[in-house]
Amino acid sequence: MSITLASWNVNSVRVRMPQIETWLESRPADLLALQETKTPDPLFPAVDFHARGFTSVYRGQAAYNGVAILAREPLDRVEDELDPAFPDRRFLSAQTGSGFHLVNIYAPNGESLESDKFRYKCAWYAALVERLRGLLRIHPKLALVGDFNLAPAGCDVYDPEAFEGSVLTDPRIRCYFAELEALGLVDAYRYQHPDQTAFSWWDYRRGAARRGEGLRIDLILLSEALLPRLRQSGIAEEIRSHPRPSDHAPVWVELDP
DNA sequence: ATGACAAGCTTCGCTTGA
Repeated sequence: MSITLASWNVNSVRVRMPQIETWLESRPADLLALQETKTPDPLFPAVDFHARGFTSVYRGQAAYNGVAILAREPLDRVEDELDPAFPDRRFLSAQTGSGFHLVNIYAPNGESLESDKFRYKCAWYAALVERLRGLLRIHPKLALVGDFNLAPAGCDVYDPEAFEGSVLTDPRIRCYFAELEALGLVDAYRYQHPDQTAFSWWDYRRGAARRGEGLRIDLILLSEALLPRLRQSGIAEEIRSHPRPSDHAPVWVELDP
């Protein structure tokens, strides 16, 4: 039996519970990393996930951000802070029962290149690179998953020219992504589908999804030591056909046990 | 140049997202 690891920016875990349950019926993931839960911890629906066979760890806050990991096996060595300089709930890591370390991130968007939020995004990514450098020494088998708020390359953007000057494609942010790759982390979907145009996010406005105008910003990166276990990868965009979709689709990999 | 959708809080309007 293979292990399914998935990541999904749900844009409010409480609103999206029906879609999450529907998707888990079609693909019973063993590990599911959520982003933008937008839910304070006392209101996280841990009981509902437990009823479906998942233990969960979650670090949320009111209105913004929030990350969680759902797992069918116990999670160990949970860490929830990227760095004391970044207190918002965007980072959660744990040792999984499937023999690898899982790091779940919700990267800052950055708003615009001139914004203080963009400077924050750059500093956050610099801290992430250093944190991963340290984690990989301790946990060579590691998966870094989540909403990266960056499209790695032009083929991950429906109209690269329209996104010139965007915080999602800026060369400085892509440089941080290259630093993650230099640590031996491999974009699983792109590794298996080098020429495929596929997206994981569509703007709610302008009927972007209907027009196929999306970006691939939700990623699963596997370390060199974990990559040999990669069997399949995909993006579950079909789940967005159900009522009240998130603006992101789940991304997933199947790993050998 | 702007807004368009969606969600949550600041709740019948505003902020943020990407």
